[in-house]
Amino acid sequence: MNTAFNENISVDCVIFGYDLKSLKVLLLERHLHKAGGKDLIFKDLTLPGNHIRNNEDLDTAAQRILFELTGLNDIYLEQFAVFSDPNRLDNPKDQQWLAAIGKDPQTRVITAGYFSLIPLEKYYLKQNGNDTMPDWYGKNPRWHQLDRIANMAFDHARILDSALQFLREKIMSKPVIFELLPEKFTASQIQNLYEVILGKTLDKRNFRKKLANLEFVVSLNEKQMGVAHTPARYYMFSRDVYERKKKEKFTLIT
Amino acid sequence: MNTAFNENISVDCVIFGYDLKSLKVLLLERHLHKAGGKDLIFKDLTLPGNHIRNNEDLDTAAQRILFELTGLNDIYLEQFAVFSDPNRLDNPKDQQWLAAIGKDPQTRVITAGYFSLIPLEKYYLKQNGNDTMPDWYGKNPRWHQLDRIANMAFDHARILDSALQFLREKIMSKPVIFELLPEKFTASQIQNLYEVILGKTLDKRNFRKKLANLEFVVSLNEKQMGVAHTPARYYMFSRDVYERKKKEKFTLIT
DNA sequence: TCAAAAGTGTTAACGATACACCCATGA
DNA sequence: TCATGGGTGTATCGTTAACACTTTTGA
Repeated sequence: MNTAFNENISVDCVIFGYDLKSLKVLLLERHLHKAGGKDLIFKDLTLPGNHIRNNEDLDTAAQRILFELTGLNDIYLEQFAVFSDPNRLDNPKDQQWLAAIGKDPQTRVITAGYFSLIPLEKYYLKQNGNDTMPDWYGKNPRWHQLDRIANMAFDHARILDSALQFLREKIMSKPVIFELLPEKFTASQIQNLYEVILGKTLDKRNFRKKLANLEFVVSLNEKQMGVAHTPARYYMFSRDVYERKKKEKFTLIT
Repeated sequence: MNTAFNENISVDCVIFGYDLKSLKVLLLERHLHKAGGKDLIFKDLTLPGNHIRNNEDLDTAAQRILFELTGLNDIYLEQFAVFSDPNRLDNPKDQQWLAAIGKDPQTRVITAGYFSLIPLEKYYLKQNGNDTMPDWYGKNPRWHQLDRIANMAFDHARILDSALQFLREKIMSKPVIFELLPEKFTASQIQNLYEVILGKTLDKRNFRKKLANLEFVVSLNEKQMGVAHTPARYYMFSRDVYERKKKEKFTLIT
């Protein structure tokens, strides 16, 4: 056992972010140039991913990749599926690309899909702080709005799809929604987040009634400032209270 | 790409069965004998599993293994987790065994856990029919009652545990419970099945009220015969009706 | 003074829970 | 006639769903 990359196994990360308006996903660019020259043959988008090392488990590999990409390491991260179609890399574009970067296009690769939730504010902070973001080796990582993504590499469109499905189910039973929100958030912000994830609107009064009934969402004595309307009250998620109550039935909507 | 086994990737199947009394799991025996001789060094239990072939995806591999073991191929089967601890095969016993069967004990292997539900009656039928069961290469496949299993190989105890957890969650939201039952079953049989899976008792009247409210559990005009008490009515699951209603909230208990 | 979003309560229907006795059958 | 398990109803309570207007603020 050693630290070499395992050629048969990779992880790909679907990193969701929320900017208090819409749901985003972090993608890299893949460029294929003519050999030796700078002429672009094609350009498309990929999920951040890489092969695992022989001495790390899948979770560790996903954490490493996330850290290398964002500099963050205390982030919600979970495996949601494995993609093992023997033909998943067989597109001509992908075969061409694998050959160009010096891999054997015939090698069988299965990949574990990881999904990760990060509050955008935290990521921006990091990015503008002293330790600047690595550019992921020139691949131009950028947030993309979910409904405006075209042209993805490999089977990454499918992986992204599957992650979104997983997210939709997950928020119905576990309090992961808070991983996408800043520490302090308003009732409208969390409602909007549900709405953009699920693609449907919710009743404001009923939503707030349920919110008020969750002991682990604590309302702060603090309000918005400088907004051109009634300032909204802030709430925060208390993991302590949540763990204490071991609330199995968690749901803000039905 | 070819049909060779991939040395880095395996699947292990947790096959649950229900005999109308208790929950069982199908396990194989692993025997390690002294080289050349017949002296037994140790004997323990494993999940049925094997390496995948380079030209099959994980689902196909799991299906193949299930078929080889039981002769059944229209059975509920689903991946529930991946086990990727780099040290998962590092137990001295397991290392010894790997060496004895001619594998490199250092090779990194991750395994996908599959869980499968089969009604025991179907399996018995098959077993007693004309085409008898393969003995899975002399490994003596047998049903083991869940609370009486000791001494499992590799990390298989953990995999089994994880499968049971998955089953418990799954039956709360998807109609997989019926995969464990014969086509016709009584209200008590399905209630007992819930009880043995969840390890708690349920209220008979409330349970039957909910059962009666599920349109996709249809009551038949047929009753038990030859039992020493009021004969019970039979029910069956209608997948057609279920699909039509796309019942998202499926739960017989809360 | 206007635009924008915050905040708030009631009713009706449904689902969940708790709980105990009589009935039909074969042995 | 007995042992076994089948079958049934009601009352209480909490949850869900539908629905519209007033308030606060900055521009």
